Amino acid sequence: MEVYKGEKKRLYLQNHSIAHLFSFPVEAFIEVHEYQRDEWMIQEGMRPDFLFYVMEGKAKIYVTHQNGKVSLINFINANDYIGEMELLNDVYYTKGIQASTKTICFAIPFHRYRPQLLNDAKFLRELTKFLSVKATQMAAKYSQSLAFPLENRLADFILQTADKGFYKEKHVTVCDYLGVSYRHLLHVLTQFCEKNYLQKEGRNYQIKQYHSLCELAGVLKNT
Amino acid sequence: MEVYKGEKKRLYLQNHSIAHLFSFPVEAFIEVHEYQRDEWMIQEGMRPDFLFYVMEGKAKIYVTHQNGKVSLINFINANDYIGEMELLNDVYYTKGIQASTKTICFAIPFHRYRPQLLNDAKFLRELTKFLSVKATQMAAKYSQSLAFPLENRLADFILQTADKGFYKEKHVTVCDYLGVSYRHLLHVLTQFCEKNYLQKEGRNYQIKQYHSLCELAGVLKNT
DNA sequence: AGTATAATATGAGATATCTCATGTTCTGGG
DNA sequence: CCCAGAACATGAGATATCTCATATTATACT
Repeated sequence: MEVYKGEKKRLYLQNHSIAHLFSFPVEAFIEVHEYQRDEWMIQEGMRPDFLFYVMEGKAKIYVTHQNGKVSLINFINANDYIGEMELLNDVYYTKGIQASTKTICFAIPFHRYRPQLLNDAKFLRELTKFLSVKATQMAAKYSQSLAFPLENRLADFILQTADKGFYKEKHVTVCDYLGVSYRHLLHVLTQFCEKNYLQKEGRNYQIKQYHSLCELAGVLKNT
Repeated sequence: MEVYKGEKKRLYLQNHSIAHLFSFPVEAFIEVHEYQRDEWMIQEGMRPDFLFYVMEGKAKIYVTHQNGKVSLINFINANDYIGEMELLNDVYYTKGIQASTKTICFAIPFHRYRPQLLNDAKFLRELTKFLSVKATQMAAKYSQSLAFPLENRLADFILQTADKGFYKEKHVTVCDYLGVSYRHLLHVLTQFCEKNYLQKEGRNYQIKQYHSLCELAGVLKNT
């Protein structure tokens, strides 16, 4: 993790202002943090001292269960907040956050700004929207995971993450995200290949029948 | 559904003020609604015109999937908001809300108050907390549902809903909530009885071994 | 280049959970 | 009091998914 200092910080702040997110000046004590791919931005169970706003990069939210299973709860992208749960709630089990690409974010220290943040309607309005989307997404994922087999959820995931017709996600990540075993994921992928929905190309899978996958994914959506 | 009028309304407003939730006067156009047990407060797919604040009663949030399965996404209790998603988001698939007891709530018309609400830090701060808890709960339920079999989740649910040592929930409701088939729920309940964790008393189940259930439920919690 | 570690792969048997079919027992309204 | 619909109950077979054991590649680091 690198904390930008001096000229580097000044330049970054100048080129990527977040003044529009707040109705009070937040520049004074703000920090700019850069994390490497695979670096842990927040350790599970350790309360952070900052509210983060992601400027560039991607990250993942993980939680570990007592039985050793790991769930990838969600992905984090540019313009998302991190640490908002801890800002709002005194008691909260902090999830682990891992950068999946180089990630640069603004870090707003709680001890300096908590009162202002919690009284700033502009900030709160945006945070409320962010949280409402988050809650809705989780509710959707939850109910879908119980109502549909992997076949449907995987089809949806493939369509969402495919890059120019190629699906290239790491199996292990997908297992944690969709909450199934490695073995079963491979099994369903093999089925997709047998049915010719996908075709294996080295380590990737090329989509051969969009409409079949769309059909499988389509049943997840409510009308 | 009954809309309180005249003296009844005046009295209710007087005895159950929600002025502390806002920093502007909201009384002028507020309504008081009373719903019967099992009545639909909001039809799935139909955007409501009000932000509701539940004063008394309980309700359930349902969503119907294309394959006909129904998910009971969550329970709503006193002091919860309903319709906040629609207040915040122009595009949102509205879930169905059904009262499970007589429910009385304040109904704040969007068209009168949306701008004030979205600029009121006091209101937004509380709503943000509400949403953060909601999002956290959903994330927990989601990851637990994938990481643990029904045995554990049911033990937790029984402990949470038991009333003086007796578990009395309706099977159908529980199926929708825990996302399993009726058949399987009965199967696991029978197992609990065979192991003597529970004992069937007519239509209810008496808890005989708290510690066993606690142990099963305990593994859901992260340390 | 050589080795440790991560990621990919595959088989086989065990479970958790579902579907469908069918029967019984409550419960509220006429 | 009777009946329809809701809620409860149970059996049997199918399927989705898991666990474990074991190979075979990549990848990164010395």
